[in-house]
Amino acid sequence: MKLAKAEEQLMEYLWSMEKGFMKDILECYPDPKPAATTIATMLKRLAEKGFVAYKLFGNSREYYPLIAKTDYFSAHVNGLIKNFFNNSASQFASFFTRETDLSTTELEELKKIIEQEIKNKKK
Amino acid sequence: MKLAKAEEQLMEYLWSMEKGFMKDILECYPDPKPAATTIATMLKRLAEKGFVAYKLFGNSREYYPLIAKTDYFSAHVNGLIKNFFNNSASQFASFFTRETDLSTTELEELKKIIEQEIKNKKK
DNA sequence: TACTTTACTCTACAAATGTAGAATAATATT
DNA sequence: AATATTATTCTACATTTGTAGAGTAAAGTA
Repeated sequence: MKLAKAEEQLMEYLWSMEKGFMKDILECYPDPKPAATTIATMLKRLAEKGFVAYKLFGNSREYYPLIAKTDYFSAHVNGLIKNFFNNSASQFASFFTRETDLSTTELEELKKIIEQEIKNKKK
Repeated sequence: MKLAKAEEQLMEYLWSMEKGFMKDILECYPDPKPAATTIATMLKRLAEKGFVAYKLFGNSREYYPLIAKTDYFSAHVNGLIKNFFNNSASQFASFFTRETDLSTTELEELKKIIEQEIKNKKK
């Protein structure tokens, strides 16, 4: 299921934190932060939708994602990307390298991976 | 502004078509297609939001996006990707090559792009 | 010209979303 | 124990979204 904007935003925070208490999640938001109850409501809804679960620590909960970010990515963002870049991986790649300002080291690494991939294809 | 799910979907169609009449856009949808008036409503809202505009042809309109897909992408999807891949090019590369079964030709092209990027970085 | 089709707008409404106060329950502090 | 703090739920409500019928105007056609 595709999440709504604010829900996706919350998930992004949770994905990058791996796990966290409601308070921690709230901390991620830029000022002016939403009310704690707002986050609570969203977490409840996300739990109903099966996107998050939690572990009890006393009376409070440590939330964690039930859906891996890469799965969500594959299901929802990937198609968007392919569409955006006309299904051309190279177009996406050039966009990505341009946008993410990779270091020379990382670019070299990336190049190696691709060379490897080409070798794999050939045999 | 981040669009809602269905609106984004419509924009995806429009972006891939470059431009199109309402009818054409409707055609893109898989069965069961939504009612034409549904699309009309969304186009109206998207026009209000400044995402699309149209050229009149007689009494009908040829819609086109006002926002380039790459701009929308940069603003909304890019951060998500960076988050997803921890900004790591190698993670990105392995995911991407796995997901999109690239042809050797495309891989070669990709390699060239990266080499170019490395050159750019150096000077 | 009367009738049909086409294209769009207006109105409507249910569902989902975004937001948060008030209430409650559990825990900690004095 | 009495009070303050914290964590969560319940309730509420405005807004946005998704969806489409009914109405209207323009263009095509019999």
